[in-house]
Amino acid sequence: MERFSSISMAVVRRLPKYHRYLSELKKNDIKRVSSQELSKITGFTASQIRQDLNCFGGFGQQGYGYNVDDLHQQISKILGLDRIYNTVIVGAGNLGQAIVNYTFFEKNGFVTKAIFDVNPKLVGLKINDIKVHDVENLESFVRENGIDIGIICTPKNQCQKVAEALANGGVQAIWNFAPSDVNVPEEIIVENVHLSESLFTVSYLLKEREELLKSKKY
Amino acid sequence: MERFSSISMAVVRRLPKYHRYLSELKKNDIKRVSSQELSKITGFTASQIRQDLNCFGGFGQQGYGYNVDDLHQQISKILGLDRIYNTVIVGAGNLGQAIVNYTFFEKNGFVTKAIFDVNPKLVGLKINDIKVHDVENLESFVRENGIDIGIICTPKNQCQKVAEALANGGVQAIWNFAPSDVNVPEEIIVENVHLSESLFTVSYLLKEREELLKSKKY
DNA sequence: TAGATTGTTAATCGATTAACAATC
DNA sequence: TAGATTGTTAATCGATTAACAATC
Repeated sequence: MERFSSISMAVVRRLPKYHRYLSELKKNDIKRVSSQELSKITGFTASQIRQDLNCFGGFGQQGYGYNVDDLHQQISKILGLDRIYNTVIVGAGNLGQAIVNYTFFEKNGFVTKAIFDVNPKLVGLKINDIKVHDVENLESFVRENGIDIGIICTPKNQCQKVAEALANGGVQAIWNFAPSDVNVPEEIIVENVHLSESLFTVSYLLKEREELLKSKKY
Repeated sequence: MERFSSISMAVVRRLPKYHRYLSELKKNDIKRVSSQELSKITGFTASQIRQDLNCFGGFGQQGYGYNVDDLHQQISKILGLDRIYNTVIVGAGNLGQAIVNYTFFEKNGFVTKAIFDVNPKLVGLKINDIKVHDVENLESFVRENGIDIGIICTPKNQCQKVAEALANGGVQAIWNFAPSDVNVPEEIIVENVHLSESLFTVSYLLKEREELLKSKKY
């Protein structure tokens, strides 16, 4: 997807981290925080934190720092967590179920409206009180229920077909866990979670580390 | 974790993608590929691809391009996929089960040696032929079985304790799915998969897109 | 007020892209 | 050989860090 905003993805991907750490601070009843303190917690530099936040406005106060509650709320709003998103999960396997059962998403406004699967044995069942539908009806369901986000938890060989159904039904975004890229119109946001890429990175770092240790021996 | 290698993480994180696309090409019986063709497939620039590959050696041939089989094997080796890693999964919930059942990892050398859980009802069961142990025994199991990678699929409130047991047992890397950071000695590789950060990024982009469309109306 | 800390500009650093000579 | 495409250097671009005036 093409983006028109001036905010770089590097900044955008740090926002959820700020949000998470501010939630922690809130939970611990901490009322104010400086960029320096945030730096210690997050591992980002204080300078970067101030730069990032200033992309969206001057949330701080000279000599004081940031009000935790206020900043948390501002970032929630920036992230679009102040509204409801309708989602469907496609693929009722372990991964799909893991997401259905993860209440944190629902608490933050992501409502699962239905689950879809090809397996006729699963169709009609309920998982965490959400009905499993036949994937045949995916496109029409998406269209008729104003689904915003389609979550793909199918095997690789199904994901393109599913993505097309989601796109035709009118989703605005696809969250894809299948280990493959999906091809959809440019205006649809696609976020891939490629677990194997993450694991292979671990593998690379392990090997690198081992070679380093080996070379140190001599 | 601190790194000593000169290869930047930006490059490292592209390697699994190259690996995946080359697997596809191999599967389609394609024997040679140029950086330009790879560019079309991957979306990276041809220049970047050549730069990336040259961090590790001159795998190509002027006037010809790259031999797909050869390059695939080279990258496998660079990623450390030419050896076996012993892993344990901690947390036998849906996510843990999803990973156990995902044969792709096993095929690439990541062998699940055991699953751990706190729930006494699960202890002793087998999931995909792998025994579920009591999390009490995690540290000693890791030590006695030469576990390389610990995979954390527990809720947030358990993950630090689990990470410490893994670290004390002697794992070299932790793959963490809990929505929280873990604190372990610097020499241990930690790779986080924070799903909510990924979803919140989607949410941000949705909101951005909506605001853009709104502003275009006027 | 004095001290602290932001918001913001300028400097630096690193990553990506462009260009092209080398060479298959 | 001529054409194609790499490997590699140099140029550009973007992101991070440093510095400090503004100001609470």
